[in-house]
Amino acid sequence: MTETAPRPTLEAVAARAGVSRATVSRVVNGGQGVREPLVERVRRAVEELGYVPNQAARSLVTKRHDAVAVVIAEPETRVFADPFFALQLRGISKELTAHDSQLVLLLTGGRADHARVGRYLAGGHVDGALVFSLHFDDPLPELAQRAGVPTVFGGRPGWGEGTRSAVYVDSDNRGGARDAVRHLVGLGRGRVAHITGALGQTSAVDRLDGFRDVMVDVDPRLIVEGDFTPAGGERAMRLLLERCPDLDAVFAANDLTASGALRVLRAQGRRVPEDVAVVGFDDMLPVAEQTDPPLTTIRQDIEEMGRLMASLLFRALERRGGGSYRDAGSGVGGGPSSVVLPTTLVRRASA
Amino acid sequence: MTETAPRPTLEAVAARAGVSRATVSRVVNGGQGVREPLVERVRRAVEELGYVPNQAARSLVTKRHDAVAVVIAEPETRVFADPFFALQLRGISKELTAHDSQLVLLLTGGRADHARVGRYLAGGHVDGALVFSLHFDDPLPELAQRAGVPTVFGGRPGWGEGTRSAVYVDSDNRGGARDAVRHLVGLGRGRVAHITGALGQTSAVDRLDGFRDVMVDVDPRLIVEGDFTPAGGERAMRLLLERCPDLDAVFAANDLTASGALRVLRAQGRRVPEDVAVVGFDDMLPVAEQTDPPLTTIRQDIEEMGRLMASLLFRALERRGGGSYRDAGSGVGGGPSSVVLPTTLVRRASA
DNA sequence: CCATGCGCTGGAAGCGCTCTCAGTGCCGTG
DNA sequence: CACGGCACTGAGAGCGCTTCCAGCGCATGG
Repeated sequence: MTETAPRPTLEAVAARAGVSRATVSRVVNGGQGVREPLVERVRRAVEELGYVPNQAARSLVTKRHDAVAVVIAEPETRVFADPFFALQLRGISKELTAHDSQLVLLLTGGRADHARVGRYLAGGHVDGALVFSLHFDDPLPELAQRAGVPTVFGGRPGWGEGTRSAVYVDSDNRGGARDAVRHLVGLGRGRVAHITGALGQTSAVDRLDGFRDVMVDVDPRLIVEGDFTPAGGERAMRLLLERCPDLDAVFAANDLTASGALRVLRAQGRRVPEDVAVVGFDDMLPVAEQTDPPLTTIRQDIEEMGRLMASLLFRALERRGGGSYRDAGSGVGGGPSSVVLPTTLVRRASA
Repeated sequence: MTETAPRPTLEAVAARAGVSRATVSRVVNGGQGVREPLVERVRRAVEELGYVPNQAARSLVTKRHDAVAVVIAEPETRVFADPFFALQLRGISKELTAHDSQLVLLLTGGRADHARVGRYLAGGHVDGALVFSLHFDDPLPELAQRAGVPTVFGGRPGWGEGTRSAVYVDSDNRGGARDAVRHLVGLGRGRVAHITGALGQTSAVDRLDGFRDVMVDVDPRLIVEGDFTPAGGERAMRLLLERCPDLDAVFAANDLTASGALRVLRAQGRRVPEDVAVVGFDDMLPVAEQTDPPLTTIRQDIEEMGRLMASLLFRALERRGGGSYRDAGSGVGGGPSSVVLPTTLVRRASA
């Protein structure tokens, strides 16, 4: 029925209310400068006819779309194995709703998709974009910049061109990692190992840096690369136990990794936290609370990150002013600047 | 820059190629009925100018939007605690991309949001909708039907009005549950318990029905209501062990529930599967493979469900024919019918 | 060689909306 | 009592695109 009974137009409402299209338009858009009795009449006509403005027609003239693209690169299935994006999406969604904007989700698979995304962004279908750029070699940041669409990144983007000035929202990965390791050291542990995340992602690198900040002259064998997955955690943990049987603590790059490590530790008869203390990162509840023992970890407010991203984007959009896009700079220009959210240590049983 | 250098219009391309707007339009839309040399010239002009059609203008006349709404009700945080939706989204996204359609994500929180969603759907912003209707009392199905937007549901919707004729994609929950329980029985277990899902959702009810199909005269104390979460699984398992210490098998409504149950069993010194065999549902990899012991479970192809939903929707859209929406029926009308996907038993160590 | 018809191209209308600008009625003021 | 000014309303011009329709040129048949 989408068009069976052609949806009423401004014209129809105007006729019914006995006013002009212009007046109806004014009422629909806030009713500024229209006398009360008329407003009332128009409102009633709108109601009776079930009038809903045609967004396409509106966009055509206003050049606004009340829509924001959310671009998520998911080269690996992994992306979906944890609730990370889901939570960010929720935060984003809330903020967008508050601004009466729609969320257009762009999931990109392989390289081929990038062209599609680029075209879409450049096509001016959306007012702005929120891009999750996870990898150093990710072309997305550059793409977004070139498309000239105001953009906010989720997580510090890599070293792509034009990335330097990018606005992003991130957790304090480095600081959080420091807290985690300090906690371990404070527990009297001297042989602290680190299972990194996938080092192609800034978050993994930042956490590693944080680890090194505290463990200045660490035995390099105590650092093993993981990939943010439980399986990677298992693999790394096995390797660690083999190379350094005397380790007494592990800082895992995220909770999933920690859960894998925990399993190996248990299988090899190491008691946690007595023999080996373990700290994770994320405080992903379904994971962190369900491990055995429950995981001491670094919490980051993921939903808030999403909300904040959207919020920054809107701020940038406002700066540009609806329609009078003077700013020739890339993306957000001199608008809002990046935000790094603090993390907190959550103590449970594992350390 | 969104408009800094105003994006080239058809007009501009036409001028550059030395043809009329009409011809450019034809070329851009497939080039039917335009002579080759002209096509070439126009293509080049498009290329040089970096022309991208203005979707708003196009929609205005074609009444197509090349966009599909995905509506997800998430009354509880729970929804995001498992990768279920993420996987479906991926399947949906793939299919939409193949059809050059965009994915507009509508996350609805409370009741208040429903009005918003209804307005959006009725507003004719999208060509169709994919709705995840999880609860019996969910107003979403009715809402979608009333909006007159072709709709496909994810999971069998509840008993809402107009729901009877709804097109949906679901797993064979009942059949899968039967398989699970039969497997347990085949293992020689006689005291098989069931921890249900949240019974406000059709999937939970269907699985319970499947359980009952096999365990015809089951001791009612062997059935305890859960809520699809690990915590719920723990709670239910404790209750079960208390009421029926002699149980020798558990069929959990999903893997998350099973993981909780497993924890309790271990804590209470029951060996799995020796003392108590456990079967889950979903085959959610990060969960099912990581439990101790790894979970025997019923696999459903979640991504495929998503893909299929989108596919059915497009079929319905085609039936309507672009623009000549004659069908006055609700939703998809006499088009494609619902699909129930088969499930398979995946044997691991827990049963 | 001319009539007929087909295939291609361009002109122009209009999708539903916003917004400028001119016009209307009314008030206050001189 | 007449006039300037103000507040509000309406007419109309597009936004960029698709599509109907008329018109043109060409190949073919008579």
